[in-house]
Amino acid sequence: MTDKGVQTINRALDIIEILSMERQGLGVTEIGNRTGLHKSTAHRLLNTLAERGYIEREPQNGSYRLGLKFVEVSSIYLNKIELKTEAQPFLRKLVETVGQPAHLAILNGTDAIYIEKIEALSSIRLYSQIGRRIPAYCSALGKALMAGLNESDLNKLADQTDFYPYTQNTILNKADLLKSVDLVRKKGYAVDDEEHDEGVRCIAAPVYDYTGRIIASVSTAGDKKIISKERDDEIGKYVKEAAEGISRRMGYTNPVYPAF
Amino acid sequence: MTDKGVQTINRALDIIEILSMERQGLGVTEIGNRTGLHKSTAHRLLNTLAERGYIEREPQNGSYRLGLKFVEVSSIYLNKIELKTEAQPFLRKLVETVGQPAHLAILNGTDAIYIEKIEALSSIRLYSQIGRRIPAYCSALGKALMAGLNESDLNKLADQTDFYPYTQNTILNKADLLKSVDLVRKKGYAVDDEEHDEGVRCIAAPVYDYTGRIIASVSTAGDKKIISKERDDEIGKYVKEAAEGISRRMGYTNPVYPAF
DNA sequence: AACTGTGTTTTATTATATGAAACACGATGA
DNA sequence: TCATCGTGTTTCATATAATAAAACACAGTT
Repeated sequence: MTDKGVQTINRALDIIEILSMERQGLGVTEIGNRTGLHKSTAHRLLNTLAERGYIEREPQNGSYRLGLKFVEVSSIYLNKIELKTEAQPFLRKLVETVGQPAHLAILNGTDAIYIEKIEALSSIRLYSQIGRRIPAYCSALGKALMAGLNESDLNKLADQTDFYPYTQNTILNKADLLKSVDLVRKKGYAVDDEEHDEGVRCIAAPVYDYTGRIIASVSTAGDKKIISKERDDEIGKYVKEAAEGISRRMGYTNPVYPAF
Repeated sequence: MTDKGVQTINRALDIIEILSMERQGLGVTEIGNRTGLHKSTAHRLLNTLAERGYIEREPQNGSYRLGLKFVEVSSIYLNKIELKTEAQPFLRKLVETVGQPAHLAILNGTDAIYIEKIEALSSIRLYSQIGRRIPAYCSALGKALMAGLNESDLNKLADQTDFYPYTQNTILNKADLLKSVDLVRKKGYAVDDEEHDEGVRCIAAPVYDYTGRIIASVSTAGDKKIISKERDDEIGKYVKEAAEGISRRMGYTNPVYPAF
């Protein structure tokens, strides 16, 4: 066996990830075909995962789909994150103040991953969902996170970034991205100026922990008529207040916020 | 090997579930001790799970914790459920109408599991969280789900139920539970009259699919001063409207709702 | 009635996972 | 400063668990 980890676990995770991409369940033979496994092998792996609730078998047609155990484990995990717990009241206040949904995200590779979202009423449908990823280069949350990286890590991340023009405003090269990150450091907040979704603008600020490192970012997001250019500084102030409040709860002691 | 499924998968899931219960990470040796595995075995399983993002290693102290991949898989899964997608606008409307959080849940064993929660502003902190389970016998969501079971399944579920007195109002025996389910069938909606949390009342109604079976339930929940006894019929009407709307979206064709 | 494809079970085989041993390293105490 | 201890990591001989080929059961189709 080569040094590629435990084969059986990788096979099981292959099955899980294939099923996670399907709206309908898949049968044993189909799962076997897609994973390159013999159907009897797939069958035994499926049954073990089903026994534990990570996969469910539909009695009607015998197909397999993901089980609720993932939702449970995810929920348990998310609700044990101190950051998320401490952030709740500040995010709620931000929603009340700006009237738009608020988010909390952390950096993962070249993406930001939403770990909390507080909805607002009567707001437009947004891309954000807990658990979802958004590329760092074209999101306010991501750029706020990038602003906290040292130059070496920042350059490395920019080099790994695949630029894709989601809109006419999307940043498409490293130089522009670094300029944008520099602007975040100057203003203390990041802006997504319809860079990911037409008509949607976002404003984000970084969250620090007790070591002074940026561990997350907070944002408000909504229709460009509400999160308008003219209100950037005003809304930026609210977002920074929320982010600073969370930072202090996470042990941030530097009297200066943000620490750019 | 006995017929207990694939040992390696069970071992990996044991590790995952142990880590999901910890706020802090755990070290290799500690994980080995708690799972009965040799530390070198635990090490290899951990590394494979880490390689795939289901577990993360904290560089500072080398301990392991759950990774974001669970949140991602869970999110992908939840957002592929047609039921949840179709329910969104009805739940939002329910929140606007009643002013309290709205929930969607499905039955799993003797519990109801929340698969969607739409928050309201300025509402009290509730027990409900996406992914969390609540015993069916002492929740409106659960009783609405139970009301859709045939007598055989209903009796079986009641027999399997461990009754625990969460509050002075909690149902504590099978006879009272069956009476309560009967009342749900009469009124068309279920009530949690502070049966799980002091001061919190909930009202729920069943969601049917195209086969006419109950597949989920919808509820509103909040402070007993707002979800007061006097408003049961009024709020019950709103909840039934939301649940019926979702049912229709799921292909429910029976002109009579609910179909008790 | 025959055929086809899927799901399930059995079991001989062997490839993989295991764990014992050894090593590296950091923390601790004498 | 050095010895000890406990943890994390790696190696590798081997036991055993996982595999997949074969066979069977079953439902749907022609």
